[in-house]
Amino acid sequence: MKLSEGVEWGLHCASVLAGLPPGATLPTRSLAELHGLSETYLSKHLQALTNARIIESVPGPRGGYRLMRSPEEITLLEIVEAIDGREPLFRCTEIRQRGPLARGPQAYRRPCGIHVAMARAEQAWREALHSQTLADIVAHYVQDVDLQQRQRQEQWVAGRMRRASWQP
Amino acid sequence: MKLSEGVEWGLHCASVLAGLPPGATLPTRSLAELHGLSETYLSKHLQALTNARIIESVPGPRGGYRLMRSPEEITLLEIVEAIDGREPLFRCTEIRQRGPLARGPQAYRRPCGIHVAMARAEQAWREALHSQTLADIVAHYVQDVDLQQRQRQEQWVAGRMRRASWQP
DNA sequence: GGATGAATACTCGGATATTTATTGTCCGAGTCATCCTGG
DNA sequence: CCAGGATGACTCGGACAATAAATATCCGAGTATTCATCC
Repeated sequence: MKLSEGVEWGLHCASVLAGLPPGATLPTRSLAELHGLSETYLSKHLQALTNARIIESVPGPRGGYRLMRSPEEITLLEIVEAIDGREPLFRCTEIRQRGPLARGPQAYRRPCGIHVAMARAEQAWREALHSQTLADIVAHYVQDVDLQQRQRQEQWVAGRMRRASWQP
Repeated sequence: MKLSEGVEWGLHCASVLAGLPPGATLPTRSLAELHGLSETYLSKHLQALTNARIIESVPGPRGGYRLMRSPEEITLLEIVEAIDGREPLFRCTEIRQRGPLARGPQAYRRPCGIHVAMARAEQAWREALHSQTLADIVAHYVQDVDLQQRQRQEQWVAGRMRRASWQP
């Protein structure tokens, strides 16, 4: 089992968008080029983030993507679920209800113990993701990466971003 | 993303094996029949559990599988990792090192912030799985399922299990 | 009758197909900026 | 010189292939049992 590679892409792209001035956008092309990714495939994942109301798209020339909310209000869980889906990691198929000893459905009203145990672990994972926001990622980035490299990226992005014609 | 269906199978089968008398075994055929599963495919997952030293196999007629340790010493994490693999859920492919702004490898000695955040959540998941053992599952089962159904399964299993010819 | 041997039936083990999900690509719909034309 | 409109280029959006992984299956290797035979 593994998470979709698109989760990594989405997280990095969202972090970059978090660094833009308010209202400004960055097109898929630039996001893909910055990270050395396939532009068309990244587009697919950005669509998922758009459908999840995490980023929003501005169509047409001078268009692109931007965050729909402030980085403090976007949790990592949202991004992971938007791209990788909201289905649980562990899916109980109720095999206890199969086989020669199976009873009727009314005998299985209480949840399967294995299902409960796996759901408990999954809940811990989701809570850990929910407790971290894009702002934390950005803060870590600012603290961890040297100033020169940050400025290089800032300039590179500034040269390709599109300023909002109308402020939201 | 989803966990392998075999994880569910392995957990249920391990729970059944936990209820056997010391040294007794149960063959793949019976485990598969009890849960209504494909015998041959279940065999594949039981092999994985065997390679992980969680269960052990007794070959030949009157052979089968049994736990290699007591249920208290077998964590759910072990079973999940044995069947689904030990690779991390989130694999950082270091896309920060790609693209036009990439520096040499020495500039990326500190781990990626996104990688750290995802690993933190994954660690919470693994710890939750590590803190629960097969004994907990069995205890939940005893407390949750009515006596009659438990006795039915006990009898069914007793009629197909093989007692150890030599005690370990 | 007891012991020995080969045959046998049943088990696990790994190598091999099939299906599903993920990854990757393409072309069309929509939109804003630009350019040209006319007043 | 200014306003208006058609043009055009660039963007996102969803439908369409290629690849990788999970699912499912089959046949071979090994072993304790069992039965027949011989002493």
